[in-house]
Amino acid sequence: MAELRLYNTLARRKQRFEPLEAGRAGIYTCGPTVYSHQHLGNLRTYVFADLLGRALRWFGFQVRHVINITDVGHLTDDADAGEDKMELAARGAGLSISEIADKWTRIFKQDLKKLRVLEPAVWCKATEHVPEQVRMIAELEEKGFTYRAEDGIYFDVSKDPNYGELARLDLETQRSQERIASAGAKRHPADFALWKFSPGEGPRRQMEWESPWGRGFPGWHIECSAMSTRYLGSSFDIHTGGIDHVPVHHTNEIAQSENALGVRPWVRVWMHAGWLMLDGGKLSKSAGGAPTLDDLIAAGIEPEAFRYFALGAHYRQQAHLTEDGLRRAQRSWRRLCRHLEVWGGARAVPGGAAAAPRSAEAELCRQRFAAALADDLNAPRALAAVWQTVRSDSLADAEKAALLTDFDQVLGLGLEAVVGIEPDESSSTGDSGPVIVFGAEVAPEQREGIRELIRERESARRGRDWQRADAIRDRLAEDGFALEDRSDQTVVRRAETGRA
RNA sequence: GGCGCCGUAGCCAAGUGGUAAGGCACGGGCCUGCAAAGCCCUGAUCCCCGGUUCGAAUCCGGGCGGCGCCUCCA
Repeated sequence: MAELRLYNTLARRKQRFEPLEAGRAGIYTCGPTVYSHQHLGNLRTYVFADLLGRALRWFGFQVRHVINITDVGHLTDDADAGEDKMELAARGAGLSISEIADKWTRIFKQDLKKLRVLEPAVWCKATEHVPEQVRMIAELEEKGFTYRAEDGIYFDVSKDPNYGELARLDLETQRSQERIASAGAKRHPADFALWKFSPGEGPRRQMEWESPWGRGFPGWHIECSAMSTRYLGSSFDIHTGGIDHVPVHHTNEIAQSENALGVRPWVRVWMHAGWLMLDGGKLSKSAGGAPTLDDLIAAGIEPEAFRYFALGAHYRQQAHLTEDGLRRAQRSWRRLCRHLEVWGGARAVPGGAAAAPRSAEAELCRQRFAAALADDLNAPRALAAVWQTVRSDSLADAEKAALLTDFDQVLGLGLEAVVGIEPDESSSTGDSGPVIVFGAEVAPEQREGIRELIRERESARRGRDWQRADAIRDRLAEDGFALEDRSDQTVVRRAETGRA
């Protein structure tokens, strides 16, 4: 098996993955702030994290994946000023903060499910871990890394000689620029809030807690430090997130954690997904128009097709979301499904694919796939290996089916799950053969009607009444179903939508 | 202003020193009653210029072009 190498942002190069504990991998993924919909750019990042988890499992690691939900407190401005996004969203919708959080958390999880992102071992919410956060802040205070300002408790970056290592920050430059920017309560522009005091005046916050420093709420970064520690220990293997988190969020997480916990490195491997661009511009919530998964579904693009699209570019690359690109991904993905559908029968062959000895060619295919994955999760290359498997001359169909099913453990494209094969049990003679419906479900009564039409057409074809046969085919096409006459049966599937 | 990324066939996209993976589209063919699906065949010397090297898409320098970060963001 190939040696797994991962690109570590900390080292700025690929490194062999060596877990703290042999055979096990702990992953922490920065989750969303649940004040609105997650757009496709956000989702790409979770597809990446899922690819990582699946790949590690495929390589034999026992994976413990933790994803957090930020349901409180961070501000619209990283100068630790501005408004709280959750409070803002709640007020705008006329709901309580927990209602807002619940709503968007639910939708987020549904999206992940549609994208076949595996359920993590732990989902953790910031609001349910305030004591842990307070404890960590107290630890930092005790060790002298904090100071009290007018509006909160801050982390003093000057106390940490390693501050900014992840992002290669130059604190001097930041300070010099500070003269231009607004000063604020912080001693250094990179200092960040650990605990913010509730404002003495104005509307009272919905979410606030008592603490040794008075009533208030935790800073944004501390939650990830506190929760990852609770669920993965004081040091763990891999931390993932979007590329944007490098200079601020992750940099601050490291500063807090390493100094509070006294470990270094706190996290061994930092992995970051690149941006997904739209029309040459970044997808951004504030700008609006950032498409969601439901937008795609409404446009006839399956979530799995988006997943295929996401896997089509390396996770660290900036990718561009276009209608054409999505349609192309959709076609490719559907073809893979179709291949497996056709080969599916081969697995029923006596002995089965699992029992069959693996040919040298099959072994080569698997090695190509493994090598691609092992090289920093090179999914585009892995997909190339998939297609080389599909087009192979020497592999038996059963072998291909077995290989693709295996590969799909990592790709998560649901290659076989989307296919439903229904024998036409109502036909006593079995003349019309099985009816296969591709993709979305079809109402039972409609299903029977389709079977009836196919039987009718079959007898027309036997009588060489092509006109009638074609008329039936046209009629089904109008209803959105496409026919395929195979040698032994007629297959019906939902016609592909859009241009595909 | 500072930092960084990218520029590979019509499109998307791997490859980062040894003579260019893969997908989609196009064209041709096979199969089919006709279709559909499937199968086969077909295409690039890697933005430009210079350098290093036996050898570069891959390293270095200089251009041109596109984009991102430096404020919240996945």
